[in-house]
Amino acid sequence: MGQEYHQLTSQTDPLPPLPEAVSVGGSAGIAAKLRRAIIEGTYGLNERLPAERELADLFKTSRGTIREALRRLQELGMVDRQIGSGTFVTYRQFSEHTEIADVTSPLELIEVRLGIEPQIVRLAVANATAMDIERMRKALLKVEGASGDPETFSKADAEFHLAMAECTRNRLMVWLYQLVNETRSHDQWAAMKESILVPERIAQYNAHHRHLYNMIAKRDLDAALDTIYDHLDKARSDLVGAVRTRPN
Amino acid sequence: MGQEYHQLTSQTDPLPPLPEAVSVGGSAGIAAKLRRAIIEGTYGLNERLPAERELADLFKTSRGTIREALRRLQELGMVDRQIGSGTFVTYRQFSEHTEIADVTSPLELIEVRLGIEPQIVRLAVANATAMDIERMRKALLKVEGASGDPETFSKADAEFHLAMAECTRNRLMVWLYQLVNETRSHDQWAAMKESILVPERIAQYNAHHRHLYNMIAKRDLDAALDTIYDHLDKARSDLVGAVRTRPN
DNA sequence: TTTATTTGGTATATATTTGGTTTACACCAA
DNA sequence: TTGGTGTAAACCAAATATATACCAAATAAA
Repeated sequence: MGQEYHQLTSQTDPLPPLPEAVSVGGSAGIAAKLRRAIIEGTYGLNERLPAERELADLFKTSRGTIREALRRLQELGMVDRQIGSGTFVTYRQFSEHTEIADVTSPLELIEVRLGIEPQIVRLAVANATAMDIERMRKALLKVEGASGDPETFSKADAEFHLAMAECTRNRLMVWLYQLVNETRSHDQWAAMKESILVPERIAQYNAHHRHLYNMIAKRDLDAALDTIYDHLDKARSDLVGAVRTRPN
Repeated sequence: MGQEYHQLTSQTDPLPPLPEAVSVGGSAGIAAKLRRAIIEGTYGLNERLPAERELADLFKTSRGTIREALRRLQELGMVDRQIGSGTFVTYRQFSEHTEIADVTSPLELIEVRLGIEPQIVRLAVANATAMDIERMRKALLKVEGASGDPETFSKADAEFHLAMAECTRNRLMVWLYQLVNETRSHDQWAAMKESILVPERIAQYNAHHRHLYNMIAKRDLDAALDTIYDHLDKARSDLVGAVRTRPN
């Protein structure tokens, strides 16, 4: 902000008052350097910056100046600050999978899962080993034990379905399903989790999970397929219901 | 005039004191180090990390700090902890796509396509726009014109199926199918192409393609589904036949 | 089997760190 | 003058770190 004044005034003045001093030495210059360090990856996402008092020593300046610089970074949305904890980077550098995950809607995700998961069930019934079944059982117990919190349930749910994918003994299928699972953890879906994953629905999902496990262990293909279709149809209808309540 | 100041002030400060304090202490820093060790493979999947009390000694810190760091890793889904047993890595490292493609057998590929493509057909019949149909028609003509050489036919065939995927209007589906398609261009499949893609089979595949296009354009879901299943079943049986000629 | 050891889980009290705030002072340019 | 900026010091409240002790589950040894 102060820089603009200098530039304007310097046009009327033949002898420039050397605005560098403001830029390189002041809080604006320090903010620029920190911003650059963040963009270049010196401080990655969710990493903590040195404490204000440390930065003051490093930059050979006062704590007030550092605070002014950090205030600008905060206004830019690049850092988040917490009392007693520190200053953390919120600036996100693009990675490969985040792009597609960010533009994928929960409904698109369900549509894809409706294609993949029934096939996973078919292959799982055909190919699952005793060890695969055991892994699936452990994942089942875990997801049933995580019924309280939507966040932990969502993660345990993803693990259960991944354990099912591993029953296919098809590495490409497992790899693909991992990619599908990754999109679950992103913003659009995360924002809806709280409203969708009420205890009643979690209980219903878990009933599906248990039945799915039993039918795969019993190699009952038809029953397992019915269950996975019920599971995903219910997830989709729950999603559509949630969307309808909040039309954009 | 003023531009010179602009360049000087805003660009000639690539000399930051570089706050070398990247290695921030505290549970956040320890969590970052452990996370890196897991990603780099120091602790592989299902391996056990040192006990909390050992880690406390290693990092010259208290057990509470170690527990806080492990709690973060657990929230990230990278480790699982069991009382009396230890802390185990659950993080599965993503193999590069090329690696997956190299270990994926053509049969595994067909199995995956048998899950995805029928769903693509369903969504395509429901969502394809006139422009999508037109793109599909062009891809159809192209693949029909490339019936001579197995190599060019294989590429045009992939393009046709991708055009069909784009009819779904589901970006995640298109993205996934692109990944699936890329595995087709790798060694195991490439070696078999010559023996499988004889003119007779190419003609049969193209008959499927044309019928598939017509049924999607007519929005005849059942007929389109029958065709895609015929298509993939035939591809699988052709593949199994080829495999049987070279049993190892 | 029984017993002992190891391991993660929990609780508590205290000390340290960290961002937030206030105050006072000095400098500089409009 | 007036307003903006930097320096310095002190203090507050929240979060974290430290240090202990004990519990419960899993495992290993007897």
